[in-house]
Amino acid sequence: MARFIQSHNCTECKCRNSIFDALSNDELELINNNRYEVSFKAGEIMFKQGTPSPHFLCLTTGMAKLYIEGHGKNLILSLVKPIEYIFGPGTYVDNRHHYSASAVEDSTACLVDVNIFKQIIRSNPNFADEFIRSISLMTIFNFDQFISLTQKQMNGRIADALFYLSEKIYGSNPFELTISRQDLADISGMSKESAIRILKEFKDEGILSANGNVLHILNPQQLKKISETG
Amino acid sequence: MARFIQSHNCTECKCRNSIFDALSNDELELINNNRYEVSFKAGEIMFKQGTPSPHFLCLTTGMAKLYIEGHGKNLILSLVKPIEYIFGPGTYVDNRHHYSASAVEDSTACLVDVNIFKQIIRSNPNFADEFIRSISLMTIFNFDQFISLTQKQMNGRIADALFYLSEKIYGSNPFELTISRQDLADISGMSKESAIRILKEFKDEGILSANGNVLHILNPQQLKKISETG
DNA sequence: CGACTGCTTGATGTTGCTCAACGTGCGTGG
DNA sequence: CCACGCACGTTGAGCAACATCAAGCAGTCG
Repeated sequence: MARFIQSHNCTECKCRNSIFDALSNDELELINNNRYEVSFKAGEIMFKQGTPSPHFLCLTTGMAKLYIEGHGKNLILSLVKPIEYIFGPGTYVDNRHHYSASAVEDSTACLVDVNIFKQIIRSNPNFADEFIRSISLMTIFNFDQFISLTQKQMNGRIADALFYLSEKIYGSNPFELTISRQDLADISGMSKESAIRILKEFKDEGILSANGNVLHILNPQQLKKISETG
Repeated sequence: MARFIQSHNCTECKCRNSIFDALSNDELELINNNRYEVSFKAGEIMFKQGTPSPHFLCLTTGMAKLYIEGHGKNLILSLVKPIEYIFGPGTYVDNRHHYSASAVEDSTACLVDVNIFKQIIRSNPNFADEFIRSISLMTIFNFDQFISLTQKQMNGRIADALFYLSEKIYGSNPFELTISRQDLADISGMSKESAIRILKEFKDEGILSANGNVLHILNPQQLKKISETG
């Protein structure tokens, strides 16, 4: 896992999402003067669905999960790793969070006043374009989730979750799972018992090997087929 | 159903979404010079998932459905009525449609070149704010759908769909359903047989009355409770 | 009138959840 | 150091929810 060196000045900060590349030094300075850093222990809640949303949050170390609290169950929308940022849709609507976030590993984050952020969007069209592009990507990702969760059965949903973890989150193939089975179930919209059962099936069929929390996708082709046939 | 009189000039057009109020006459003129009107018969496809997305589309009469084509089944994301617009997330990403649209009633629409639209977003911050706000609203709506579709069982999902149709789409309580039972099933993520069955249950319990395609929610309180208890 | 499309209903099988029991590691307090 | 509680993981059995299949029934259009 790469470590990003966090500077005390945004202009030279290496833990900075690429959308900020569109900013001038003056704009970065503005952000720098209106941000502060926070650290979270694993399990701690960063913000809660329904509460006011005064900050733009950029994760600098660790990992977080974004989840909607439903009826008894949670639905994990996405995992967030450094140096991605969290910017909810409520900012432009009702100034409320529409999902909760909590740290799944010990984490640190930079918080930036949301009004500063909106101000820069208004004044810098390149930044606005990048910003719209990034929320569009999120929306497209949501559509894929929609299909996976509503039209595939459990095998396919777990297959999708495994690819998501391996490719998008941990970025390696044997990968160490830092989330719980319950979280895996909340990603794929099923009970934790079902998630465990499917993992076991995949193990029995030789598609997957599991050594504690280290998972290894042995047969990606077959797993891809399971994902596609639902 | 209100009828909107469509002018030959955008500056005086009454079938114009409110986000265009932020535009100057010059900008409206620019749009006016780069748009054209199209009509669709019921059932006709407006655009198809995966195809290039060169236009911003504003529905002026009729009704359309936006749906993702999944594995054999479709998932309806939303219904669109005048004078709402359709602007997919692909525009800022890969210039492709990520869902399909088709007319469920005879419809007409204005198409505007997407580059003109993006250009105005860059030059008019008020318009950009309104635009971001509107896609944020769509995202929040998607979250509600997520919860409904993944965590509620069929009763609750049909209840949600009925409220959606009555409150958001037709805007009246006895309302005439202009979509098919299959569409209703595609909105609530189930088979059409199941959708029909639930409707019948609601009728038997006196929650709903159905006269042909005219539905009447007789007991909104109880239906709301069904929606909440899942 | 016949073919077709959309709607409706019942019977049947599959899927996936719930519940209950048990195992395991880990921290805490005696 | 052990005893204990607690959270997480695992497994099996039974049941509820839902899809699928099959058949029949309007309405409509040529």
